[in-house]
Amino acid sequence: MVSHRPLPLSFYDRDPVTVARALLGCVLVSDAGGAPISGRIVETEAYTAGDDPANHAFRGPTRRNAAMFGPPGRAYVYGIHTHHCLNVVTEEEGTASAVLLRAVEPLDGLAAMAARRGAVRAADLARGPGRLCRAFGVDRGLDGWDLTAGARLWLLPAERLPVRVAVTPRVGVTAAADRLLRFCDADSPCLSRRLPIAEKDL
DNA sequence: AAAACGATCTACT
DNA sequence: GTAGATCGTTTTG
Repeated sequence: MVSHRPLPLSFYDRDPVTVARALLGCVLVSDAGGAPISGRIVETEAYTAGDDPANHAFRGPTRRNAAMFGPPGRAYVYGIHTHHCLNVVTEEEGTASAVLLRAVEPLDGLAAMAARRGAVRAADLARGPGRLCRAFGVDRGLDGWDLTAGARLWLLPAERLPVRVAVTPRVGVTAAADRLLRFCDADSPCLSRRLPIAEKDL
């Protein structure tokens, strides 16, 4: 099933908006020893360094966001209540930018996902950043994990590109909501929410 | 000590 | 398809 090599360091060593766009269609893989779990990325969100108040590193380094200041190609995982969110770190070490993985379309390991998530429709298994982590068994133990090594958790190049890509305002944050930072495969049934897709098709 | 954070679920229309 | 309640951890005062 793994016929490609993991996305290399150079993929992540770019600005987060570029990476967020390029990530659409790529495949997230989790292999914790049992049957591998995978899903095609359909929704991402870019967090730029320095100018974005919603970026966890906006007010400088803390223990929680330390991974964001590290090298690209690593995971930044943070907890939100009973759930977790998975980000990939972008740009060179010292620059705290990242891309949040918001939703994937399940490919392999549907049964394992369902076991973790409970009985829900296949399209809903990893629909949303918290659900994605639940389905893939991602928690803070993977914070700082090297995603380019091809072990436990990694990413593969896109096999099937989105037919229609939409760029929409970042969700959840009121300030600077006019900036366009959220990318999605506009035709996927696995988006985290209903989208105001009108804005920009690419 | 307390606020800020935002994803999920439930209940409802 | 939407609205409101709920939740745990981190950071700040």
